[in-house]
Formats: sequence, C-alpha cells, structure tokens
Amino acid sequence: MKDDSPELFAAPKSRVVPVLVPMPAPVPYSYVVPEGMAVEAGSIVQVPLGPRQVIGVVWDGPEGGEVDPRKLRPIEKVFDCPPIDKNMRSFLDWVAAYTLSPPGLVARMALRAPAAFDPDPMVEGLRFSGIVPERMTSARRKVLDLAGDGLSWTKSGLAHAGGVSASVIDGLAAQGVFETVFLPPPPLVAKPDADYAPARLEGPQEEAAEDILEGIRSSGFSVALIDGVTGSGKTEVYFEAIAETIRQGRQVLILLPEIALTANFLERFHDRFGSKPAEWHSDLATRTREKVWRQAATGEVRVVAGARSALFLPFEDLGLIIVDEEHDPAFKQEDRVFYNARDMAVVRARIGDFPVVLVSATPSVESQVNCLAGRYRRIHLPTRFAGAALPDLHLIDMRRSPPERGGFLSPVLLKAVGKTVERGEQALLFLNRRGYAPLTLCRVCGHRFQCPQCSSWLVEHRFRGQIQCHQCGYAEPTPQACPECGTLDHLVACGPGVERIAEEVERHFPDARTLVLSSDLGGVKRLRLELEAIANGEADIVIGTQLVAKGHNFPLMTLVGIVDADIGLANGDPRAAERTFQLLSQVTGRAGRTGRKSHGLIQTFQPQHPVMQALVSGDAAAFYEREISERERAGLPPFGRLVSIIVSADTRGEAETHARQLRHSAPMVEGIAILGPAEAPLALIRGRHRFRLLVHGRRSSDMQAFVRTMLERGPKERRSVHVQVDVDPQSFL
DNA sequence: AGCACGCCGACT
DNA sequence: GTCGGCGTGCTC
Repeated sequence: MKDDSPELFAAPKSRVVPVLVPMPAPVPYSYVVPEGMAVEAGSIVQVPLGPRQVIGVVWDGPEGGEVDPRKLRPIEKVFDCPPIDKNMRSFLDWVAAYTLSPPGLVARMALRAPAAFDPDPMVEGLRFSGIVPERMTSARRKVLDLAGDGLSWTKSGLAHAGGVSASVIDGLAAQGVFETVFLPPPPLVAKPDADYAPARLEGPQEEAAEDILEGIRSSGFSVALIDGVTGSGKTEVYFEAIAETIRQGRQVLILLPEIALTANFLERFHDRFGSKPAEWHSDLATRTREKVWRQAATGEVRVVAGARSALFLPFEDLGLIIVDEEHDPAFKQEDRVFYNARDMAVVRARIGDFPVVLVSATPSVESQVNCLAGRYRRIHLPTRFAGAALPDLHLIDMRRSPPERGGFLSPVLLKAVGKTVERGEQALLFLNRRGYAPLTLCRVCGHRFQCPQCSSWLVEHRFRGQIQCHQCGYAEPTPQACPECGTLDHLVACGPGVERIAEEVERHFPDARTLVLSSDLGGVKRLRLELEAIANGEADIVIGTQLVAKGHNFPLMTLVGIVDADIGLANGDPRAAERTFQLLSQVTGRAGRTGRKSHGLIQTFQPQHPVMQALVSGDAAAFYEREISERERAGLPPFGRLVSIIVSADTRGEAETHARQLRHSAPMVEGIAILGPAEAPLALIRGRHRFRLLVHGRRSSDMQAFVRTMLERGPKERRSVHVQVDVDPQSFL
C-alpha cells in the first residue's frame, strides 16, 4: 500500500524550523533540520548566516513564511545543553515586543557565554592505585592519609588539603602511586544552606520577614517592595525569603546594581548561607562566565547574584528574584536593547509565576505609584536594625552661613568636622563632582575651556595635571597659557570639585589624615585598599564623590557633610528631585552604624526645597506624594516610562547620533528604539503602547503624515523624525 | 595605483 | 550584529 503512494518518489520533505539568530531581523529565520538531528523549540543551535556560523535558538511557531526554498540552509549542530524553556522564550518574546527590539538581539542577551553550550570538559583527577611509594616522607604520609581511602581528588585539591606542594603529588604520581581518572567539573560554588545561620529577627523585621515568607509559601506571582532606611535590616529580611526558596528547592536570582556587587555583600551572604552565591557581571572571566551560565541552566547553581544582565540567564527552575537598590538607574540598559531590569524582573516573575521582591531605602517613584495602586505590596521597615541610630540631619543655609572667601565649606560644617576629628572619629564630606573645578577660565580674556568634541566644559583634574571632558572622555594636559590670548598663569578655577575641597580641608586641618575617594583616582584594587584603610581608622576626613554612596560601609563615620546638596536639582531632568533625594539619603545613611551618635550637615542654598525638607524631616511619603503630583502636572507619566522611538530613514550612524542627543535632552526616557520607516508604523500600532505624539526632528509632521510620507517616499528618502511615545503604565502587569 | 574609510545591502 | 562590495578621496 505504501509502495503505491506518490510520496515515495518525491524527495522526503525536510523539516524546517524557525531560528532566532543574533541580528536585528524582525522575525526568526528558517533553517532545515538535517536528517537524524533532534531539535525542539528552545534548542541552542549553530547555523550558517551569510559567511559565518552563529549561535541561535530554535523558536516557537510556524517558520517565518515564504522564504525562497533555495535560500534554506541546514542547521550545523545542536548543542548538548538544556534548551531554553517555554517561560524563558515567552519572556524573551515579551521583552522584544515591549522594548521594540528585534527578538534575535534579545535572545542574544540570553546566550552571552561564548562556549557555554557544550558540556564542561571533564577534569583530570587522581586516585590512589594501591601502590605504596618506596620512600615515605612526612609530606607523602599526609597525602596518603587523605587519598588512601580510594576516593578521587584533583591534584590541586589534594595538595591543598594535605598542606603540601603540588610537586609532592607529582613525585608520588611518577612512582605510580596514583592512577589518572576523569572527574566531572567541580561545582562553581557550594550549595547554600538555608538554615546555616539564620538572623535573629525581631519586631518590624520579624513581621516583614513573615509577610514576605507568606507570599513565598503561598507560591505564585506577587510583587513586594521592601522599603526601609539604610541599616533597617532589609537584607536580613530578604535573606529569609531566599532561604525559604532554597528550602523549596528552587533557584534564586539577586539583582544588584553592578557597583553594589561587592565582596562585602558576598560575605554577608556567605555568613548567612555558608557559601557564596555565583556572581554574574560584565567583567567576569570568560571561563567563569560560561560555568555560571551552564550551571544556572542545569540547576547546579542555586543562587546567582548579578548585575542587570543576569536577568537573562536561563535558570532551570527560578523561584524568586530579589531586586536590591531597585531605584538605581544602573538597572537601565541604554544601548542595543533598552530595558529596565527591575521592571523586566517583574515580568519574568509574572511569566514564571513566582514572587519578586524589590528592595530600596529610597524607592523609585514608579514603585511608589505601583504600591499606591495596589499592584505591589509594600513592606515598610521603619527603624534601624540592631540598635544603630540614624544620623540626625540639619540643613546649613549657605546664604546665612557663607563660607569664607575662596572657600566652599561653611564655618558651621568646618567646626563640626574639627570636633569630630578631635574626638578621634571620622568625617565624610560628600561632593558629587570629580576633579578640582568644573569650569576653568582665563582671567584676562574670559576664555572658557570647552571640549572640542562635545562642547561641554573641561574639568580640571589637578592630581593628574589634566583637563578632562566628563561627557565624552576627551582629555589634555592642563595648559600653562590661555589658548586664546596666550597669557601665562592667568587661568582661574570656578566652583569646587572633590580635589579642591580636599585642598580646603587640608588648609583647615593640616594634621588630619584626609583621603579623596573618586572613581577617576585609581582602579578597583586601590579603592578596595582605601576603603579598608578607612574602616581600620586610618583616615580622619574622607572626601568623596558618588561612589561613597553605594554599598560600602564606614563603621567609624559619625559625621557626614553634604558640600553642595543643590547639585543636580537644576538640570532640567524631571527626575532631578527624586534622584537627589535618593543620592543624599544614601550618603547620609553611611553614617551612624557605630552605635555612637552621628550627624549629617547639608549645605544648601534652598533650605525650603522639598528635597531638603524631606531629608531632615524623614518624611519620605510626603515627598513622594508631591513628586507624583508634580509629574501629573507636567503631563509626564508617573512611571517615567517614556519610550522614545526614533523613526529614521537616515543612515544608522545618523540615527544613533540622534539617539545620543535625545538621551541627553530627555532624561525621563526609559527606552529608545531605532526603527526603520517600514517597521515603525507597525510596531507603534501593534505594540503595547499608548502614545501621545511629540514629534520633533528635521521635519515635523504628525504621525499620520509621517506614515503617509514614509510609505509614499520609501526608504531611500533621507529624513528623520523623532517620536516620543508614552507607554501605557498599566501594560507591563 | 593602492588603500583607508564610510555607506549600504544582505544575511533564512 | 557582521560581513563584503563598492565608491570617494587621500597618500606613497
């Protein structure tokens, strides 16, 4: 019967599957599955693409439609690793649609571990062969005591455990004492123990932990926001949530701003769970990166602590995401695929049907709005944990207590610093300005040093003898003469930077040990050493930029002085107040963990400003309420979830230049998509976006006119239009 | 002439 | 995103 069927004589119809390839195509490409190859949706494959081989993922749905069959090429190979599961695929699709990014580029973020897709190679190990060495030494004795039971060891592991050098092992191996065996690669990190060292929580912390645990035990999707001042025990509380998830046998992801992923954090985790979490961030060594990827995918790694890109790891069974410092702008990715990892974490949790916990001492306005709207559950920790007291904060009205001529520190602040140092305690002076002075000009002709590339002011850095552009990185040695009029030694520094504050401090306190902490003064290593030195009491006065606000603790600090609290309030950013409040709260939160009485002094020219009032009163709720209504008044979405779409028929270079400009001029923008005129109208109409038009660009037109023009004129027309799109705030839940 | 650079289209 | 092809313009 079969013999009669015409199919017998036709070529066997080969299976064709959609594959997402790492390039900005709007749809997956179709590939032929060779005879005998087993692929399923989610399989990670290598496929030919033009002249090269790339890594892609077999995707869902029918293959892309009409492709010329002659173009079809076969899948080269399938990797021996767990396929990307359905939830992850839905998540990647969702992110692509929401961010208006090509799905292939979103998928690429989940595959950023070049050689992770083949199993880890076995490692060479040793096993006691039963042969005893001719001569016995004490070192050899130690080794044999360990290995004598016939278990397998790695060479370095055995040497380390025996307290001998590797050459002892080599010597024994040379006599045939060991046979070579192959071992599965060691796990990256030990499994955390949920009950290793639980914190003893009391009062509000205990209640908060109970609240969170209830959410986790009842399973399913939920969003909680833990909100409490620095030192209120937020970490201890969410560690309980992690413990519970570990007990359930599911994996945990802790998202942190890159800068907060410190040794200190990892140690705290270790102290609680008896092992460190796996780390994931941009400057991980390739091998480690691959291991983390793979072991997250196989489920070997139970807890990953990572920067925003860790959200795209293909966990085997993710059961909880923590987003610590959820307000931090570092969760926003602002190139290629634009996304905010905090929000996408909520989406991933919803798709995976598990809880997500956002954590911050100074939550973002978005999360506040979500709490008020009842979408997120708020868990408030009102007091400091373990007896630590918050510093009491006072404003210094700079109009009433001005600094002496040529200085920037008010006598009130200087006096407080002096007293602190006298008591043998530490003072921190915070100024969010690197360098010596933000602007330099010529006293004779008024010439201002400006960046030749981007026209912002060049900042003098005296320690390095350079003037630098903080916008684009341009730098040149500080000139002796004015480039305009040639006058020598007539350059004046305008305004303070941390270096200049250090100079002023040293003038007033020549005997105190002062230290400047700034991101441009040496690398991570030096910073770590300096932080350690500060913790050991080897400095009296620390002058720091933004980096002192994050994560690091200064246990001996009892005074924090904000040199200029008004910086950043006047830059036109609708988030200026929010950001300033967050930053200054974090900085002042650095003090007061000693148990000693601590103080914060805030120099401002605007003591009535809501940010200053919120800081000293501690009434954050009123501040946020005001911020939300301010945004309403300005016609901005309370979420700040503003996506700019650059619809561009320009060359890509030009569109990218527009994107950069837009980013500077519109800091509320949460995403920028560069779309061609052919795909833009569709994306806009089809997307989850409620959009109000603010069209600007070389030629203003309304959206309809734009669509018409674009469709009529075709892609050759050189024209670019910017459309700001207000994304529906409801849409991501 | 030789090549560096930027633009552009193709890639299943 | 990445490559090759091709035109423009500059240098050995």
